[in-house]
Amino acid sequence: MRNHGIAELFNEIADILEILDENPFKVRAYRRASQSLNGLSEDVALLAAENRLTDVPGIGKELAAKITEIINTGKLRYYGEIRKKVPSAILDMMAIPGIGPKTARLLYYRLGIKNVRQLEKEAKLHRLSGNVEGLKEKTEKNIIRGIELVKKRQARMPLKEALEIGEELLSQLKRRGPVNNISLAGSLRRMRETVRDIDILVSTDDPGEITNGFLSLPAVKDIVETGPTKSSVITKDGIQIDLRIVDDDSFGSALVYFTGSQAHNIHIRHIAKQAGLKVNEYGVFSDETGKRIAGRTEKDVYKALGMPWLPPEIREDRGEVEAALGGKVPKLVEISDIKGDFHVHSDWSDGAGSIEEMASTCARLGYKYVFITDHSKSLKVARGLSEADVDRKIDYIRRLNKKMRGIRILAGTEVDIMQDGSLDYGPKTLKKFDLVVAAVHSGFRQSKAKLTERIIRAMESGKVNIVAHPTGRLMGSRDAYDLDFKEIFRVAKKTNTCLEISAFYERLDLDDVNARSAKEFGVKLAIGTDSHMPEQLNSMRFGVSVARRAWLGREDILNSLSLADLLKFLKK
DNA sequence: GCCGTTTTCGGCCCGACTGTTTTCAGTCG
Repeated sequence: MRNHGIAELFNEIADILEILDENPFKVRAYRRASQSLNGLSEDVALLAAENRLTDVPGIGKELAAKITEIINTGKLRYYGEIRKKVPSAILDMMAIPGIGPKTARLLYYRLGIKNVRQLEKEAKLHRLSGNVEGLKEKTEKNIIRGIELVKKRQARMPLKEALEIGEELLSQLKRRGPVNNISLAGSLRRMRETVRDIDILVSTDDPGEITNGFLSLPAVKDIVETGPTKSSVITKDGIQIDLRIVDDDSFGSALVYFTGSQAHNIHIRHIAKQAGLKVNEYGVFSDETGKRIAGRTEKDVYKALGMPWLPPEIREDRGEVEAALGGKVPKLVEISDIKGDFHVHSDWSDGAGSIEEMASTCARLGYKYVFITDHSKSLKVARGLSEADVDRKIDYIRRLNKKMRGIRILAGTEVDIMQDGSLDYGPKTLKKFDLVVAAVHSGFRQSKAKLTERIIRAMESGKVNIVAHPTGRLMGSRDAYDLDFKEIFRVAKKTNTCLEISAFYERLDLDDVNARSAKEFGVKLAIGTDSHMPEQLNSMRFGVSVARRAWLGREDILNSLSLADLLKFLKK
């Protein structure tokens, strides 16, 4: 899939055009196209081959031609031309927070700064200030801080970590002042798989007290900016927290604005404009009278624009605005729809909890069933079960069920898909399980064709119910391996095999884009937590958030079936 | 560079905070 690479290139072109002081709307056109490509579930090469590139929002004739050139030749002449005009140092300096194109140019051309290291040195020696207009001591300090931030900037946080920090901050803030409404916002509220910073929105009668409370939170290390309605801090862990304060009448519109995404905001503001309305964080206003006609709740705001309320998870400008205007917003799956977990390990293999502990935790979560899917024999590092172990374990589970109340334990396996695409247990053994989850745990570096073939062979065996974490990625440590998704989805549909959405926080695999594409092929998704201890069973919500971001409803999710319907499904 | 039941040309979301300014440009989200 080249979408991501081309998206990055377009984004860099936007940076370069900014430095060249090009038309800002042209810059935005490139950024918008970049975002659009990132959210695309189809390979651009395929779209190009079918002449459908201009169907993608934000891609017109010019950009379609550029994408085609990249696909055909592997490069882009236009990029080569403009890239030559901009020294690398300027692009590097622009990556520092607080330094934009204007400042970077000033530093390079007027002050002769040739790299970031020199910039830091000169700033610390106060040799930047006083030499040109508009650059004094404060700016030097900001540059030094910006460089520090870049040096220790963490990769984007996993959603799970950000959500835990965010929810803790909310409860602390509530204790520090008179909060009327409070919510997380930004990409965290949209449940993106990783998050750069944490956004919090508050409505209050006493903004000063809330601001002071915020700035004096124990986690705060550095105040980036603070004003009557907006403050930003950096925590001791180097995470940026943004707080925005409005009054109650604006809480809904501020929440829409602050939740974004930016592309979503631009789109709905455009819709508003056509209707003679203006949308900002304070409300929806009539152009004619200047009067506020909505703002208190999100629902009011969307209603004023002729739309139903939209779940935050799909506010990415990937068709949700059009769907809303057409009255076709999908009913998304909810955590309460989930009746069980398909992917749970026990201490029979590499889990830390006993089958009883895992099952009773599932019962407490309100589940009706749980599949214990320990590893298969070849995965020695995970103490995979031999055929003899399998018999003992299944027998043990059958007996355990007589004691358990309210939940049914089923015997499954996470069987290895071997390097040649065969399965780690023979058909006779596999037949003994209530459910077979299959996964790749070795040979990640094989070619795209080979990996695709392995998974397809596993699905075509007729023994596999679910393919677990299909792309093998571990966020922050291992990239997804490339697969021919179209072929995988086609065969999954044909063989009635489900694909997993792993709720495990480092995996979230399939991701939102691929899961949405799978649905379009008619494939059912199964959400599994891949839990290795009881506490991890809680992470189902992250799998559900991926499903929601993929526009999936309960009918698309295997775990929303009742036990009886599920058993019927598995028999087929 | 994109886009169009106002338009194929002339628009393009909107506002907060900072620093260095006597009224605003730059940056960010």
